[in-house]
Amino acid sequence: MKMSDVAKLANVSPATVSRVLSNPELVSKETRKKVLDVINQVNYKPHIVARQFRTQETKMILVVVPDITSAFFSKVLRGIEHMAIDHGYQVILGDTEHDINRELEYINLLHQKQVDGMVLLTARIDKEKLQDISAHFPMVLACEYMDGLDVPTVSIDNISSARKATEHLIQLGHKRIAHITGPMNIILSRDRLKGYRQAMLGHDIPIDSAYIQEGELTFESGYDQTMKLLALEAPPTAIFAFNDEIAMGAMKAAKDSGLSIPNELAIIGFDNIKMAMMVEPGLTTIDQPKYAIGKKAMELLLKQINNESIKKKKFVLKDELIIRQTCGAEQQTVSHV
Amino acid sequence: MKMSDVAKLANVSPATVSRVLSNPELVSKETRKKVLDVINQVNYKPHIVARQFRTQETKMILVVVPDITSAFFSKVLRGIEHMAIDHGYQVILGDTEHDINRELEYINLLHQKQVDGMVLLTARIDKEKLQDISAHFPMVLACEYMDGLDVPTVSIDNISSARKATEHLIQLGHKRIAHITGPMNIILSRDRLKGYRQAMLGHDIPIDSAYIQEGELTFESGYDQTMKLLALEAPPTAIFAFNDEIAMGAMKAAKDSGLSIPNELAIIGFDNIKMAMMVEPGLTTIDQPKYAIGKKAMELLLKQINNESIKKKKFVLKDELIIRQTCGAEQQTVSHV
DNA sequence: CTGAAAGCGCTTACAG
DNA sequence: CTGAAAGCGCTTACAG
Repeated sequence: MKMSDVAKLANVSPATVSRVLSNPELVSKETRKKVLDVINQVNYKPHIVARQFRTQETKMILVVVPDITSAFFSKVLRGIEHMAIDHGYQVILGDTEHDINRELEYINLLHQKQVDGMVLLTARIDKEKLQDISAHFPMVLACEYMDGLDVPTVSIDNISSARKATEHLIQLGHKRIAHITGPMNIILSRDRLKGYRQAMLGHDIPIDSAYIQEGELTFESGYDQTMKLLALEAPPTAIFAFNDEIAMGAMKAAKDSGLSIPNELAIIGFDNIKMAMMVEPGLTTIDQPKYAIGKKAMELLLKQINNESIKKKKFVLKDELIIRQTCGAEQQTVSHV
Repeated sequence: MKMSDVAKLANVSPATVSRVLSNPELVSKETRKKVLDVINQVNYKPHIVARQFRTQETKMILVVVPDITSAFFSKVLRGIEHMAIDHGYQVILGDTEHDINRELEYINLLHQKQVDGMVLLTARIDKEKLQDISAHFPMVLACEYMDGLDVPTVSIDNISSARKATEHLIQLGHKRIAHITGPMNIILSRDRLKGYRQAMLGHDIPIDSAYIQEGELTFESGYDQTMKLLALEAPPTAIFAFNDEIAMGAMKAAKDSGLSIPNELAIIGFDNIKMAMMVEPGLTTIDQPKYAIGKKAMELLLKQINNESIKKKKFVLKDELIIRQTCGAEQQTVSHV
């Protein structure tokens, strides 16, 4: 059943059927009713690919995620998704599993006009390429921020958040503070490390390079790196972990080593994934406004797709220090200025 | 830049360019080289929507998920995704957030030919409708199983797994065993409740209806339901939770009530999400082969898309009882027959 | 091995 | 307010 069949049954032209579907206000009430009756009767569904082909837009957007199983990204995705659906867009998920080649493959979908735009939640490809793509297609970078990159971006200020996390430990009297970073080819890892450094130096605490351990973004890695740290001659009394999952690995390592948290080892995470409140003791962490980041990113993407001008390109949303039990501070919430 | 432009530059017909791209073996070596050179030189990318329109297939499949933030489903998704990509298919994600209307909307993508097939990881719509769709479009139901439904299905045997989980508690000497179920409009909830009943009755343990609490599929709900159970005059000594997230809520409730796990309250979960091994004490649970379920489901979908016959429609994969610390049994792994 | 031509199912500028 | 007609960019059956 195609449009011309419906047209015949309703005694109108295909053009009219098309209008009833896409611009009903252009059609008289009676004609509209006549056509709609036929459509309902035969349960006609327009062939969307034909429409996409004709209008040269797919009403689909691509979201490139480094790890779909991550609790953090799935929340950002929700924000993107809701905004997308509200505006008639479908979301295609591109899970790269941290593989730059798969990232490139997904970006191909833009070139092939399979999607109208793209939200990157990760960017391993280099700045120039990114810039080039952004010049030709609607695109937004979310969660990460690249200095000097002329692409619309939504994220928190990771450096300042990391500084704040570290300072929280300093304020609680810690000096031997370790940092378990993520892989250094991820911008976020470098940013959070910067924040850690700033906090330490800002308080005249020398940084012991043995206290900086590069790990993977996993629970297991958090466990392993912590075990290494605890085996040092002068083990740290506190750990700032790149994210909550790593922090939980650190918690497990502490427990397995017979150390009580927070008394013998304080731990702070990053992201505030749901699990952070479930573990025992509750994990102190930096909350990212995950859903809001997703929404804002999609909003910026829609503007580009609709050729609206974007005055501001860099959006920095607020984080929040969530104090639970793993650092020993009294429980409260401190908002970020 | 379109195909005809490439054709002109290479001094061939558009048909030949098309062949070079889709059926290179039909083109002579020299012509092929000539065309490929031009393609590379001008960085031509075919317009995929045009191709989709012409060939009437999109090379996209839809996966309908009830909750994209769930650790369980994201693993199943990975399995689907890998299988899909290996066969040249893209995955569109339909997150219903347990809303039957959004489920129906996504199913519309099939009718509109926007996708070549669909994997349902949830089915709230009724059996007849499901059957009807399956008769017209490639479709697979995964994770859930509907009795008497003539649609390819991949899942574990939830009833027997739930029975096994309950029996694990019985074997450890428990008689006052509670079950926190999921919402009763979800098939899986009903199945697992059935398994619980079978185990109890099979061991001549009377079922106290107060011991069966219906909750939502969340940590919070697990917490609340457990608090209710613990407030009973004769509180249960063990809880079988519908899934791990609920079980972790139960753990938290036990701790907040000053009960030690497993000595004063034993808890068993379901799914074996990653978090189950991270919590303290480690959560005893039923492992579902999440990745394998996803792969198998996609495999069945591909068969349908390619019009291969499916001899067997119901695939039941093996679960596994994972013994950790929350039930007090010695740690080991018992495979399911 | 290659080309000319038809056609996939819509939408929209144009004319009336 | 409505219709006739062109055309979006490919693929493929057919002919040579």
